[in-house]
Amino acid sequence: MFPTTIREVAKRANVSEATVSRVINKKGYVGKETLKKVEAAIAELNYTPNEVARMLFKKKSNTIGLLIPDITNPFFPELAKAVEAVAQRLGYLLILCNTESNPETEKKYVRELTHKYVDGLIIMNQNNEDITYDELPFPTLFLDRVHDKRVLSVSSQNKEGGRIATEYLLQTGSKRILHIRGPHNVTTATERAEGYQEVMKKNNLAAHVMDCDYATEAAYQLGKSLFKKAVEYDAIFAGNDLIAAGVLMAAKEYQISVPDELQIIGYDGIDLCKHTSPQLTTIQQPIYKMGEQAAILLIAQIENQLQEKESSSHSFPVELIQRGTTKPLR
Amino acid sequence: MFPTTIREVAKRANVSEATVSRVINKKGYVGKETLKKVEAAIAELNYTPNEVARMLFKKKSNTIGLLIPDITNPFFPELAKAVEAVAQRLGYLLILCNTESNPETEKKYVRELTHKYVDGLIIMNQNNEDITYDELPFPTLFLDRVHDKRVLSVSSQNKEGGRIATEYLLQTGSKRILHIRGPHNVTTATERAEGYQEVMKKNNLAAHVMDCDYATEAAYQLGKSLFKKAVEYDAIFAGNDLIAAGVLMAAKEYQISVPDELQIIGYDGIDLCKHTSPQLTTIQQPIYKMGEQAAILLIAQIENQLQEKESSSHSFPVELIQRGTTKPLR
DNA sequence: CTGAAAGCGCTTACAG
DNA sequence: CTGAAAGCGCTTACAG
Repeated sequence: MFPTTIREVAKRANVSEATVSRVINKKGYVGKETLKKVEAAIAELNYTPNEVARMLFKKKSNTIGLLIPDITNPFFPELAKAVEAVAQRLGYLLILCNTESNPETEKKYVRELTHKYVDGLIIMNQNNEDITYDELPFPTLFLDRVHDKRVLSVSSQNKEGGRIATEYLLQTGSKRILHIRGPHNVTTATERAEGYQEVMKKNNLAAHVMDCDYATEAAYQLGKSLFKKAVEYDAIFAGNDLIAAGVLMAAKEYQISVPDELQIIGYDGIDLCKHTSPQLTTIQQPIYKMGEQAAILLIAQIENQLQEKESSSHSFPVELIQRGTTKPLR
Repeated sequence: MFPTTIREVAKRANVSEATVSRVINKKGYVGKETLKKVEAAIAELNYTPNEVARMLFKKKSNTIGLLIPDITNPFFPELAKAVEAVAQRLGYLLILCNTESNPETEKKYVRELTHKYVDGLIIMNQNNEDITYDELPFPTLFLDRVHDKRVLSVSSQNKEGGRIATEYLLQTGSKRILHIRGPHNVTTATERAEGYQEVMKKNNLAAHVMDCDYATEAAYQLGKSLFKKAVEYDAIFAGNDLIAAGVLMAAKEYQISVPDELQIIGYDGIDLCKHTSPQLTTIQQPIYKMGEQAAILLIAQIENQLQEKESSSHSFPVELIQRGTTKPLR
């Protein structure tokens, strides 16, 4: 039932295990005749090498880990899909670890992965002061978050995204703009808020910021509490699409007309945006490209193919996708 | 940088490696004094055992694999989340493998996982004739799909779900009901279609079935081609929520009034249903419970705690959630 | 070009 | 109660 071992192949081919090893690794000299014998034996026995034994020796696993803060936020699976595609193409197995933003879980996963000799790790999680990622015995890369200039990271221009959204709302006539931002330990949430604040300040308008988790339900509740009284705002820039969708639900419940009385802009550009009604205007991140880039860079780093001088922070541009929750620009 | 080894601990505590091993495994006799010395050494060196070496010896990894056909279909992440929670609680690491329904990828993953000594595997994939899952050297469980009566499986009552949906549409006055079913190699899609057909037949109505992938975009295109001409149907029972959402988008584009002119019922009960407009009526599966049950059963099987007589097929009931895309029952 | 040997870090009979 | 030995399945210097 269990796979055959190198010993059986060696016996069958009448050579030493070392020779078989040379053949399967295509490494070192092997006589032409010997090669044939060994290949035949491998084929007959349908042999494939035991990865665990190889790992133990090489301290490598051909595996990369991906830490996901919340697998039910569609933004992350979309990113994971791209990472997976590249990893697979380049011969790496991807281990997805869903941490639910729980620092304990995260720590546990990192420890487990270390012991399993992952060759690299992509981290999409928010800050966790408990974990010092730079002491890990393998390369790491931060995706959708910049951790430290010296560590690899792939993200998009969040501050710029915040500016674009806010400016658009101003240009379409809104003045009382509320920003519902994501959690404070999420660096991208803070950057988006900075973009918003900068633009409001430049226009001498009062900034209004509220906090919310990246979840539709929380945003829906927040929205209801907001709309229960008179509506004080004529536009909302939401920290991500889930928040935007939740607020939109609440607005509809209170029969606030979107975008006429209230404009809404989301952030990320997940598939959900197309299914709300009206469809969500959003700041689109190049999600798939970011995931691909992350995998490519990490693997290059693992294989030491990264140029010393190659800049470590990769930041993609974002764009506003005008849909139904904002007024068209004229 | 790399973790300490058992040898260093042994040296530090002045005992043999075997003794240290006994301590960390809490197995065999260890003198009280010795125990203390060893524990102190472990603490001082911050030692944790190398999992790979253990794996090699034990041919176990404390890891279970989860094959996901499409990580961007929210149904699967919701399921995965539950599996993960239970696995973690019971001390197993979960490896998520996204196969994109590609048989080659699936095969590759299964081979890799086998070599990495996973202790068990949960399969959410559709049929793949290339892989004979019963020859694997570890327990397997099919989630959201029944493979074979003798193999563990967790699913919900799909045929019954098909019946419930169809009957509801009839009771609310529809007669020309179209069923847009999922792929033919997905057993649950076939079961749902059977439920539909059974009810239509019993009521002497003509069954109309069309095929579609489980994806909004494909359904949207299908919907458009359907609504371009006169609308022949007054209700659509969709194979899953993504199809329902896609069709709904198309219906809105053609200004077909839902549910007055056209009723729509989805299937699964993913979060998306609440965000469409009108909100989607759907057949709700107990997604989280199914995921939990799957993990519990598989791990029980791995640890040989399963009663011989315990039935291997677990099927959960489903229920119709009445929302905006169908008329209320009176 | 090929084999014998040692070792990756652990665990488990087997003695004592 | 504890240690020496062998082995999990592989790979890599080192001889020859």
